[in-house]
Amino acid sequence: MGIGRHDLLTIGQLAERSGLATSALRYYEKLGLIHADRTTGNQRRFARSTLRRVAFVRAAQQVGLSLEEVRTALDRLPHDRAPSHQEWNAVAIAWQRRIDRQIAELELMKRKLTGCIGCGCLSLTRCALYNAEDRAAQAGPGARYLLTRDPASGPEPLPSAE
Amino acid sequence: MGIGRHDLLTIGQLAERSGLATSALRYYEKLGLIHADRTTGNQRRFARSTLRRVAFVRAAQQVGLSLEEVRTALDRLPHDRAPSHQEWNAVAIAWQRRIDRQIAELELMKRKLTGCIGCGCLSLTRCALYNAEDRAAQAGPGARYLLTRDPASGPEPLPSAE
DNA sequence: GTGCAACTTGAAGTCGACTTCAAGTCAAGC
DNA sequence: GCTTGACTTGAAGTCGACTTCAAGTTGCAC
Repeated sequence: MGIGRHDLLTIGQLAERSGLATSALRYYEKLGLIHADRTTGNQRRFARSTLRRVAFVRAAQQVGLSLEEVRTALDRLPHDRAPSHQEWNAVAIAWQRRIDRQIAELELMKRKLTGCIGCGCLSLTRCALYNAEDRAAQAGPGARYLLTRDPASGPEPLPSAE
Repeated sequence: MGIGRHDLLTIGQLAERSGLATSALRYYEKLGLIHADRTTGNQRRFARSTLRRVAFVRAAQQVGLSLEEVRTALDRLPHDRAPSHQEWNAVAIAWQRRIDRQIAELELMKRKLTGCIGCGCLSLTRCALYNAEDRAAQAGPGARYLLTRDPASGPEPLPSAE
């Protein structure tokens, strides 16, 4: 089980195995999300571990991160070899926290909607969904935290029949 | 409590109360997401119920819908008056299902990651995160369902120590 | 050693979701 | 009735995340 040339992937192979276009991979490389060594003829050769990084990038985008944010997150991992168990765990755990936050946000949104369904949502003065936005405006121009918890006030009371 | 001119909002008022820029609201109107009547002098006047629609649009974007998708969803609501309880409920419930799907997807992603942390994730042949992507590639070029359940196979087994 | 698919680069194009600009019109308080 | 801030339009600009293009180079199977 020596280290043969199968340990390095051409950009075409990486594209095929990751499901991404080669143009996207070149773009990711330019952004510093992935790294490639070069052959003497200047062609890219990717380490196999790049597949994991790419999977990570796609997953992160799914959760709503920009590529810039992903880059920051991935900076904790070595760019040219497989990460150690420890390195990977650190990133994975941070990552789980991010997912948890996202889930919490969605659940908050859902709860608000549940309140709207059950209660007099049609009354504009009581609809939590509506009010969430309306209060956002009070916070000043450009306030755009949407249905997120209002940073300026404690946890929101659930909307209820009254 | 008669119907006075306070029942209509100028674009500036709508912007202030929704937290969006007037340019965004004009853009939404162009896309058919919201509707405005016009004064004799051609200025927009929005019904108060537009605030709810706008809140909805922002919430939908948060969950990852494009404005085009939002438009389709909102087409079930009347554009120029407050929706009836029934109309609103129908949309809200469909909406909750969408949120549930999104949450389920995130939880799947998290479970995969949990497996990665506990197990030999560094083995490329066993990492669920990695394999999810890799299998996507097998499905043909352009397959991009990311960490979603593979449509071609049943529910995925959880990654485990073995 | 040659042929051809796969690679290289930089520049330009695209798409969604807006924002900014310019030049002009409206509404309402004094 | 005038002033001034809020409004109107269409066109162009921006940003992130890519894709497409053109023109040239490399790697490898035969």
